[in-house]
Amino acid sequence: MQTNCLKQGETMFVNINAHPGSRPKALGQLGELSRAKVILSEFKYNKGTEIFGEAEPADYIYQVANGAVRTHKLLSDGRRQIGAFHLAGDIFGLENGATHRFTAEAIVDTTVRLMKRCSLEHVAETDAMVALDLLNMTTTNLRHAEEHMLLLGRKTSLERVAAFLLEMDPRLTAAGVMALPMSRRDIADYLGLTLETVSRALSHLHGMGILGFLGQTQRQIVLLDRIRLAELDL
Amino acid sequence: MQTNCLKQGETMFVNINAHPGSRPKALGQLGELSRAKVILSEFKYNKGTEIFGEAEPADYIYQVANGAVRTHKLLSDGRRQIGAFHLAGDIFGLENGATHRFTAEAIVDTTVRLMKRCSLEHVAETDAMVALDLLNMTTTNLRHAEEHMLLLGRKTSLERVAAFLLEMDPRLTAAGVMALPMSRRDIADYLGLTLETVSRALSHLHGMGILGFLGQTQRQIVLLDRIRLAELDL
DNA sequence: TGCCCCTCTTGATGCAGATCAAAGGTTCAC
DNA sequence: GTGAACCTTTGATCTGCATCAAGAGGGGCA
Repeated sequence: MQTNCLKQGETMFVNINAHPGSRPKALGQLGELSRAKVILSEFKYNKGTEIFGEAEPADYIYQVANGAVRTHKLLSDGRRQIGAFHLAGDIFGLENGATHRFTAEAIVDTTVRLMKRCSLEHVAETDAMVALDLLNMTTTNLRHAEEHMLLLGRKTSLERVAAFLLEMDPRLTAAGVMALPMSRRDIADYLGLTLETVSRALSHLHGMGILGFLGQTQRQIVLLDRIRLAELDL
Repeated sequence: MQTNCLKQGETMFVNINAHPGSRPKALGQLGELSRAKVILSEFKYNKGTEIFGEAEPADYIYQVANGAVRTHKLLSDGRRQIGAFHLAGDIFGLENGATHRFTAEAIVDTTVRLMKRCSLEHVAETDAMVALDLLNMTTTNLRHAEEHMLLLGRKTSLERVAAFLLEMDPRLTAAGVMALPMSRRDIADYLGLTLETVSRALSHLHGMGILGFLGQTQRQIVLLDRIRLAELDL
């Protein structure tokens, strides 16, 4: 792989926006990779901004410190498929090859931690434990992608939306309320539907008494009957 | 992970059907994993038979010696999504966890090479090179799954069939003829369509002069215009 | 040779979800 | 504070693919 990465100007990503005192904690939070001692800093992205683009060189790997990130692919005519949503603690942008396979954007104002990819790679070449950590993370991504292929290829719109809610529930629900950071369009592009169909499915679940909306924005959802919701997702 | 795998009866998979003299060659062909010296044998599966089932313990990893394999997931009502087709040389059934995430079946009479998973795992724990080999293979699978999510979520039926032909072309075409081992139903379940829609798309491409059928079975295809075919797959 | 089964194609019809459209609510820039 | 842009819902209509249906090879086997 590339070995010249240390030459690149890494000062452009100096941590200027990190919260005071957050650095030591950050070091302990790059998950299992913490045993690989590598360069780490923080960076902040405003809502809607691009973190990296598809086919760009993958010089860093990222972890969401707070906020939310979507990764997507585009067809030449603009059709979009979101591959995953990344929430606090998630690692994304981990590539084995030299370039990113997705575009990553901040869904809301988001702080990420950065790690030099090549330094990690170098460690992995000699440290089997680090290599196994990378393997575990990649396997987690693969498992998710495999489940999502089944959803995209064979599930109905209601099943997809039910599956989405069940996937987000443990990740986003706090104090009984699920606060979705993403728009209906994002959900639609994740589930291979249109935003209207997502909206109708949510209204339908609301009508069935399976969920309730809180506040005005329709992005605060309360799951009232997880049992029936799970029955809708075959 | 599990460490008791050496206790399990591995004699049940003794190589009885391997071609004489094929063993030494086989050992040199488990791709990059050849450096990990592990148990290896061959086994033959008849057309349509199951090689392993979803959620079964993953005691072995497999390589297609000859033939073709499909891996799929099922919904409770029988809807099927094929995740990948595996052809000669391909490795499948590689899991990081303890169980298989797909069911694998032989599409035609197929010979596979087997390798004890746990012995490999043991090697990977200490040998970073082997661990990186596993990472590379898993990444290859992930990349494929990511591309397939885009296809399943956002492409039209004609685009899907075009993409399928372009994917199989370099793998199956010999002497200008692509000999598909799988049925229209298999293709449909891979592409998230019905077999009728796949048949219509192929007929349409035939009518456009982009492909021709050879013989009677409709599984021998000649690609006549790869340029226009590629233009159909956005 | 002839029959059955399996695969594939093709046509007719149906429907889930896409598209088109409109209106109310929220957020943000100025 | 006001207007513009965006987000979401809901209704009407359209359409691509699914479903239902029929029939034509082809291959295996008695």
